[in-house]
Amino acid sequence: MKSYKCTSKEEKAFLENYDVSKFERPSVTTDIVILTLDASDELNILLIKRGEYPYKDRWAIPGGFLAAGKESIDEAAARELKSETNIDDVYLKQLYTFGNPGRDPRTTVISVAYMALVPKHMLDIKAGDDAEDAKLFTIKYDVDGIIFTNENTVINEKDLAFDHAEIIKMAITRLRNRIDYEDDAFNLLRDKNEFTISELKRIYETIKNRSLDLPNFRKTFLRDYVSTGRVIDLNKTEVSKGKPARLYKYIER
Amino acid sequence: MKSYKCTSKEEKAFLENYDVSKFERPSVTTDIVILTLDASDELNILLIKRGEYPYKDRWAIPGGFLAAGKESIDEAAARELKSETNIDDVYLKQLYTFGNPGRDPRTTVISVAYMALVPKHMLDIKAGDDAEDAKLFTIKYDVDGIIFTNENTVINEKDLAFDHAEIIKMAITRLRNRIDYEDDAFNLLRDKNEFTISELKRIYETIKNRSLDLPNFRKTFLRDYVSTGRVIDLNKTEVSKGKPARLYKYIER
DNA sequence: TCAAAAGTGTTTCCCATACACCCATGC
DNA sequence: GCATGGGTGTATGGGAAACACTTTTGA
Repeated sequence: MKSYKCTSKEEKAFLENYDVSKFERPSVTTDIVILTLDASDELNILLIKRGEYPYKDRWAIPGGFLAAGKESIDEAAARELKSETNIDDVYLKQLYTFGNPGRDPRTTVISVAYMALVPKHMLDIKAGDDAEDAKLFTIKYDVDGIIFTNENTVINEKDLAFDHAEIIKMAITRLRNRIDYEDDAFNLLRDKNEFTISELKRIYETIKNRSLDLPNFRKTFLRDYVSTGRVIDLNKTEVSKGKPARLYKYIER
Repeated sequence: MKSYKCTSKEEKAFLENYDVSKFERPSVTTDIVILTLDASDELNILLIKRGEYPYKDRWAIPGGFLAAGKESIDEAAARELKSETNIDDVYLKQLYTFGNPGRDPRTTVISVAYMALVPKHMLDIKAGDDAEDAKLFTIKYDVDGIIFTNENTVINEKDLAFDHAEIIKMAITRLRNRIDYEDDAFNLLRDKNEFTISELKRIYETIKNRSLDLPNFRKTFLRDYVSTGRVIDLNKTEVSKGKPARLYKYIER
C-alpha cells in the first residue's frame, strides 16, 4: 500500500510539472493611480499619453512590466513611480488586481494596481520610456462619469486606455472610504512635519467632496491625533492672512 | 523634428518589445481562504495537506495555477473552489495579491488571494490533484498566533506552507472590518432564505469575537435590513426550545 | 409551573453637529 | 477699524449600549 502510494505520488509530481509548464504564463504589470492636490485643493491625477500601441496616443495611468524574479510587485510599483515622478518614499498601497482576458489586446496581462498619494511639490513629472507626454489632470464628476481636465485637454473617462477608468474609480472610492479610519490624508499635506489644522481640513473636504465645520474638525483632530500622540503640537505658529495658525507634526508609525 | 521623433518612437517600440520578452514571466496562482462556521458556531477554515513538493506534507490553503488566456483570475479562483469543495455560486472575493520573491521556492509565483464564505452543509470536501488530504480546522488564537485544530491534528500558523499564515490573517482581519458595513455575514447562514435573528447574531459574534446584546442587535437589524427591504419578514416562525423565532429572507442585490 | 429563548420598552450616555462668539494678525 | 482666518465654548439631537421586563413555547 505504502509503496504504491509513493509511486502514485511520483507520478503526480510528473503530471504536475507537466501541467505547470503547459500553462501559458501571463505578463504581469503594475499600474499606479498617482493622486495629488493642486494649489486650489482640487484632486489631481497623473496621466501619461501612450507613445506606443496598443492604445497609442490615448491617456493612461503609468505602469510597467514586472521583472519577475528580480523584484517584488511592491518594488516594481515603487520603481515605476520613481521613473515617472522621481520620488520614492511616499504612500504607495496595493489597490486591486485586474485580470480579465481581453483587457489588453496584446496578450493576457494581469495588472496589479497601486495607489500613490503625493504632495504636489514633490512631483517631478517626466514621460517614461513608452510615454509621449505626462501631465496632471483635475478630476471632476459629471453625468457621463469622470472628466479629466488640464489647461489644454479635456478627457472623458471612456477615452482612457485599457480598463484604467475602472481602476481610477476604485482608487477614489477606496480613498474616500479609508480616509475616516486611516491616516491617508496626511500624505497629501504639503509638509507633514509642519502643517495647520485648516490645511488638513481642506484635504478632507476635497476627498469627501463636502465642506466641514472647522471647530468640530479641530475637536476630533485634537482628540484622535494630538492627545494620542500620533501628531505633536510644534508650539509655533505660521504667519497668514488672519490669526496665525498653530503648526503640527505628523508622527510616522 | 517630427520625423526624428517617429524614428525614435519606432526604436523605442523595438526596445520595448525586446525588454518585455526579456522579462521572465511569473507564474500566477489563485489561493483561496475558505471560511465556514461549524455546528458550535466556531470559525473553520479548509486546509489541504500538500501531496507534492514544495512543502510536501505541510498544510496549506487550496490554490492552483491560472490558465492564462483561458480564464480570468476570478474564474480561476471559482474553478479552484469548485474542484476542492464542489460548490459554485457562493461569496468569493479577491483579497490581496502576494508577490514577494522567494515566497515559493520553485520560481517567482504571484498569488492572487481570494476569500470564500460558505455555509458548512454546502461543503463537499475532496482533496484535489496535488493534495493528499483536505479537512476543516477550527481557528483559535493564542500567544503564538493562530492555532488550527481538528479532531486529529493541531497546527501552529508557523507550520503552514508558503506565506499562507499571512494570507489567512489578512482574510480574517478583512472580514472583521467588512462585516459592519457589508452583507458578508449572510453568506455564512445555514439558509439565507430562511433564518432567525439569533442565527445571524451568532455569526456576528463569532466574527467579531465578542458577545452582542440581542435586543439591540434586533433593533439595528430591523432598521438597517428589514425596513430598507434588503431582508424580508417571512411572517412565519420556527419551532425551537423557547419561544418560536420569526424567520427572515435575505434579498440578494 | 418552570426553563429557555424570543421579543419589547426605557433609560442613559456619548458623540457628532450646529452655531454663537472671541482672538490675533495685516492692511 | 475692519476684514480675515484661527480658536473656544455651549447647546442639541440621534443613536449605541445597558438592562429591566414581557411573551410564547416545550417539557
